[in-house]
Amino acid sequence: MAAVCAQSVEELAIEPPAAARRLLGATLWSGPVGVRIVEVEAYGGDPAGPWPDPASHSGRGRTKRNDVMFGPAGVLYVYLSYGMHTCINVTSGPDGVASAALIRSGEVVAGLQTARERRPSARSDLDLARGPGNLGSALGITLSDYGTPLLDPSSPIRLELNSPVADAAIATGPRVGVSSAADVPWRFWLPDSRAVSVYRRSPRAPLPTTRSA
DNA sequence: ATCGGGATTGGC
DNA sequence: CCAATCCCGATC
Repeated sequence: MAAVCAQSVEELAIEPPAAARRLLGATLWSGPVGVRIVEVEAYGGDPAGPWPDPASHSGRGRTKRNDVMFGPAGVLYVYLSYGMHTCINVTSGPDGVASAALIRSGEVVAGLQTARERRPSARSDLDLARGPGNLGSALGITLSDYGTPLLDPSSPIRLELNSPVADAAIATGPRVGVSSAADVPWRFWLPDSRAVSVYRRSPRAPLPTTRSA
């Protein structure tokens, strides 16, 4: 049993973009609701670490909020966005190094009825877990779920890794809404899914870099 | 103790 | 385009 968990942790104890890609196609479970992950973003850590990332919540060092990002991989990092939305991350990288993947969008593959009850304003089933705030709602996640081990079979919130998706089947682009490092292409999604959210650049971000010589 | 900014969303 | 809403990090 412990060997199975350890093996899964190993799969996510890697650099942020690789870990984020690995999460595509995985299923996130919360009670009866299962969501197939179709859109993710990679986030690194502080300047002293191997993956400095000013856009990351851990980009300026360890705090109470980002503490779990510095721990082992496969743990739930939840934060409150704009005072009302709970957004979900899966921690990545080796223990002691900060990084995580924001789960941006997914398709509800189980527990449709419960998901609909949790997201009464959703106009279609495709919108149930589209966008990080909506995905958090569909799964019924709250701040009290912070630090939940996702690879523990007895956990109320579980991550079920499936076969890795080939890189050729993954689309890449800048992360949504970040005001710094706005051109770093650390957003990954499955282009065949209609549940992927729309890209929006932060109004506070500097103008996009062009590749003109 | 207080101040201000968001890894967003949905409605106008 | 813009308000809603509140936790948390930074600063005094």
